[in-house]
Amino acid sequence: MGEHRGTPRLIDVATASGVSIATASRALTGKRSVNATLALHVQQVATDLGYVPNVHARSLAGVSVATLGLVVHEIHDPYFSEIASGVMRLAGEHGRSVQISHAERTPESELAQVRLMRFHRVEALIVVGSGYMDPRLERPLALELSDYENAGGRAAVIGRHNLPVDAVLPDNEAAGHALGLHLRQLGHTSIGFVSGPNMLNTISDRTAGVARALRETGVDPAHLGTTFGPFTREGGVEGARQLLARHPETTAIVALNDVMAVGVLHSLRSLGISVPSQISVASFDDISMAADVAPSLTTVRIPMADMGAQAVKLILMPRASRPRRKHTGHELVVRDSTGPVRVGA
Amino acid sequence: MGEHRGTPRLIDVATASGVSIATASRALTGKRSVNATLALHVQQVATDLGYVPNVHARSLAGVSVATLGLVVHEIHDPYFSEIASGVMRLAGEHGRSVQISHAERTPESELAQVRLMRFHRVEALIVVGSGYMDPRLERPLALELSDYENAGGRAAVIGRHNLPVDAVLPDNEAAGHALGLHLRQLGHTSIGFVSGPNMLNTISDRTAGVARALRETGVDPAHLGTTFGPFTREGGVEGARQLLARHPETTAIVALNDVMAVGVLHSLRSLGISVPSQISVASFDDISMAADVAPSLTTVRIPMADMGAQAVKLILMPRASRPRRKHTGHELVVRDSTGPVRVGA
DNA sequence: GTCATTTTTGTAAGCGCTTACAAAAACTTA
DNA sequence: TAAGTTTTTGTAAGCGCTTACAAAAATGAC
Repeated sequence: MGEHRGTPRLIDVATASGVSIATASRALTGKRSVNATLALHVQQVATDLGYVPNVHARSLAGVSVATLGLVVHEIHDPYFSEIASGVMRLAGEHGRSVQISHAERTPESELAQVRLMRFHRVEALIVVGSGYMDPRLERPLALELSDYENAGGRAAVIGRHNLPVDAVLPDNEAAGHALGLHLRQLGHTSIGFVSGPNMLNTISDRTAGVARALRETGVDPAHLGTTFGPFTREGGVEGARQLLARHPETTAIVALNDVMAVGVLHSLRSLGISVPSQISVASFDDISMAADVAPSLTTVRIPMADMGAQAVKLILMPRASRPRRKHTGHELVVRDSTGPVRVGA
Repeated sequence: MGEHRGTPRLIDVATASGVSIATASRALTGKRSVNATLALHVQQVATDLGYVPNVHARSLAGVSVATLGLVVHEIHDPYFSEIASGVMRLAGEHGRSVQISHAERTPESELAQVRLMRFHRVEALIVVGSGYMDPRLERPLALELSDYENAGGRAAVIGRHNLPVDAVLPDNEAAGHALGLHLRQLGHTSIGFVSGPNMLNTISDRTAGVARALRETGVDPAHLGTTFGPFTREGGVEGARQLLARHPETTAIVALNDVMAVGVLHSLRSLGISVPSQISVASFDDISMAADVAPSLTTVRIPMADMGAQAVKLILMPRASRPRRKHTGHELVVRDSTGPVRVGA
């Protein structure tokens, strides 16, 4: 009959219920101006027909679609999936759906994903992941995000400063400081770093915090060992191996995030080194498995899910005259992977 | 000048480059029928103007938007995030973006999410997560998915049978069987289950597999202890506690997934019970942290990322005359959490 | 019962884009 | 050079929906 091509359209609902398309539209979008019983009837017909409104048509016609874009580096990484979880929870509470995309940890792909989100006309956009030390790498994204906001979008970033939009910032430097002090209190002086990609802000901030703590407690951080690798478990495995090869005197290892620390623990185990009696290991994030690895990880908790939720709050507010910065707290969580420096070391 | 409201439209690009809107459209979508230099010029102008095509308009005009919908129960759960990771990888390779949504582990919310995806006119849809034992709970989703496919969409499910669409099915029964045999080979007879929600197919399949192995090896699974709780770490913690209170003779615990097993390990540790010398623990999935908890988990590997990729392959193919079923393999991974039954037990 | 108000409904104009079809321009060929 | 081809460009008709505006119906006041 009024069929067209599978999916029924609004006009089909209208015809079937004997009203005009305008009335049908109003009945289905809950406009009060429609006679109550008629509205009910139309809704019934729509259900019977299996009518599903077309968002694209709606959005074209001027109704903003409630979709948030979320660009993460790797959804499988607990850091990102915990943030994503927080984003989705709050987005859901506000009736928004979330479109997620992978950025594969490269500035180019990150930019491409943001473009894609703009292309999809998402209502607002959250970009998660460390910024880059080199301003040249930040430039294109900064431009893209400004463009986006100038065109009426809302954007926020999580975990990166220097971008001209609202930001939720983990307290990386302070977290590093807390971790550094903890290790110093345990008497460590030969501290090595198993670090992620050199050019990331997250890395430099966390490292700077630890270094400050060391300097404050009389240790010169200048010639401590550091290895750089990918921000993954394997990066941690390899990093620990290299670090110990070059600095066998190490009594404590700071991994730049928990995922790497898990790799470090694995490496030490396979080298027959016991933690923490021979070497202490500490890291950042407090991902949910941090308490369950062996030994359980001493780490600085960064409230990931919260950060996601905060970011959603920010983008749901109108743009401020200047970018907002929300700093999150941090909390040193001491578990079993750190202990006093071994006697005689 | 030709400005309208922030975002430049195609017509603005056309005007600015002195061509008709049709030519501009063709130039930007790479239609060969446009003079090469002209096309370049238009593209240049588009870039200068910061033109971003509007997907909604495009899609309305008949170009299908390359978006896949993915409905998972909880993105933060490694089982789902590994699947999601596989989906996104393959989707990316095929130029698709992925829209993910949470379903909070209830049939109602699952249905609502699928509706939302239809509403968004996603090109294809993947629903992940165990089905329900009670057919009445499956009914609405089955209808919704059929409707969707009849309306021209493509749908697939991961990890649930009985739905009238393509499916990627982990070998849950066989996996359970392998695990059961393993425990029997180690001599266990007092085996307890720390199980997830009772009404899930995943649960019953896995349990059935274990039970079959026990029967085959002369153990009657009828009066073994079982506790039911949520599919989370906390569910595992609580489950182990209850199980041991009721069945102190237990020498091996089968957790219905790794996440719960992690909770079980935690419980045992806090009860001062050593694994595996006093009690063995085994589970399913082989999430990436399974190797890193203490002790490392004996588990049956289900290739999650692969399953995600498989599902994408399926929905990118045209619908078959009857729903396809892809069975994935499984692999028993023996690690440190299982050992021979203790002497004298 | 009449006229002014208010409520309900319908008509039609877009939203920004693609594309069928027609027209124009650029080549070929004889 | 004219006629026939081929390539390039433009015009205009939707895609499915919302909503301003106008018309019609219902209500109320007198």
